[in-house]
Formats: sequence, C-alpha cells, structure tokens
Amino acid sequence: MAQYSARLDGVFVALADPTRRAVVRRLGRGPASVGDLAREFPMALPSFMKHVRTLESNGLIHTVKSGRVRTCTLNRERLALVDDWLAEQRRIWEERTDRLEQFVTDPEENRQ
Amino acid sequence: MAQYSARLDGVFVALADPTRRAVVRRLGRGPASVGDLAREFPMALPSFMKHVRTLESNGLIHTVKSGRVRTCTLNRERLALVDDWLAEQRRIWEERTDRLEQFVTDPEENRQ
DNA sequence: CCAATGGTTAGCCCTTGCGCTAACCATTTC
DNA sequence: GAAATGGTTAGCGCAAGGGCTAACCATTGG
Repeated sequence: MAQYSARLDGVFVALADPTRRAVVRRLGRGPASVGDLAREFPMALPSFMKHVRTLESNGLIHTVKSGRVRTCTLNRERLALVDDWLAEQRRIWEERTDRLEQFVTDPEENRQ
Repeated sequence: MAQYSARLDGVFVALADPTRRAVVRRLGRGPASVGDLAREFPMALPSFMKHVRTLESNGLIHTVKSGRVRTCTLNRERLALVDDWLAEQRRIWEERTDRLEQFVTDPEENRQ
C-alpha cells in the first residue's frame, strides 16, 4: 500500500511534464532510441536524458543499451496505475451520488 | 488545442502532489471547508492554502467564500481530461497492435 | 463590543527541477 | 586506427515548489 502510493506518486510526477508525456505518447507507437526521441524536442541531449531517466526510474518506461544505442520501451502496466486511481475516484463519488439519491427517495433513514 | 494541452498540463501538475490528490479524493465525498480539509494534513494552514489555490487555478476544484468560511467543491469535468489522455494513449497503442497483427497475418503488404 | 474562529498576506528558507555547456567515454564505420 | 556517432558525466544557474512563522483582516458568537 505504501508501495502503491509511492509508485502512484512517481507516475504522476513523471507525467506532470509535457516533454515526458510526449515521450510516453511517442513510445506508444513502438520502441525508439534515445537519439531518435531527442531529435523531436528542442533541448540539448543531456537535458533530454534526464527526462528519460525520470520516466525510467518511475517505471513508466524501460530502457536497454545495446552497443552504443539505448532503446526505450513503454511500460503500459505502470500507466495503468493512473487508470486505477481514476476508477477509485469514480467509485467514491458514485457512492456519494447513491447516498444523495437515497436521501431524496427516503429522507427518514437519513435524519441527523 | 493549445488550450487543451495547457489545461492538461495543469491537471497533471496539480495531481503530482500527494496532498492535493488526497484533497481531490476527499472532495469526491462532497464539498468541505478549507479548515475541515486542512485538519487532515500535518501542515500549517497557509501551506495548505497554497495547495487549495493550485487545485483551483488548475480547475480541479471550485471554491466559494461565504461569510468567513471558504467551501471547496470538486470539478469532475476537469479530472476527465486525464481520462481522455489515457484513452488516446490506449488508442495509439492499439493501432500499433493492429499493425503488428496485420504484419503477422499478411507480411506481403508490409514490405518496406 | 470583545474574543474566538477561519482565512489571508507577506516574506523567508531550502530543496528540487529543468535547462545549459564542456568534456569525456565507447562503439561503429571508413 | 582515425573520425564520426550515440550517450554519459560533471557541474553550473536559475526559477519554482513546498514548507514555515508572524501578523493581519473579517465574520460570528457570547
């Protein structure tokens, strides 16, 4: 559970940057090398690498180096944590809606 | 579109902090005053207020002050932007899966 | 009308985040 | 084996983020 929220936190932090979201988006189409990815962004390579590292350390992507090129792959499972969070959120407010409906239907049971 | 991504960015930034996510969660059960909300978190009120302001300026919540108490309400629509983003992400990689399947089924059409 | 309550403003501290350059490997390629 | 290519390391600058205290309204309750 502490595990869960630490991970969730990492995921949200990682996604809070537009560059990183764009990378995730791009990797949705399939794996790519750091260089190929970097070319699409207006920043120096070391700066871009930091984003890659952030994504990796938060589990959103996975990278492997073979020879001199590092290839990045999306990790869809991690992204699913966001789905889960949203689902829970929805669950919470649906419960609330239910209570409200109950109240309208049968106010006696809700006194006090 | 620029509007969209600016908003999306704000939403993710707002959700990148555990305190703020907890507030969103809490407000899912219904509106609450700043004071009531703050009581649940181990920080001074002014610090907490900043989070409230961040949530508000990014459109995730809506607040109204009546008398001396400010009441916060969740804005579910804004949260739906995350849903949309995830949906698009899914769309992208399903397209990819389709292409891969196509390739396996009928490699001739995919040469070069 | 005085005190308590609920927020707000101002300003400070410290850490983190994101960008940069310069220099440096380590593989390929010719 | 020298040059080009693809990443990596180190270190710096600056702005923003998240926390704090102190002091200050403004409403409300006795």
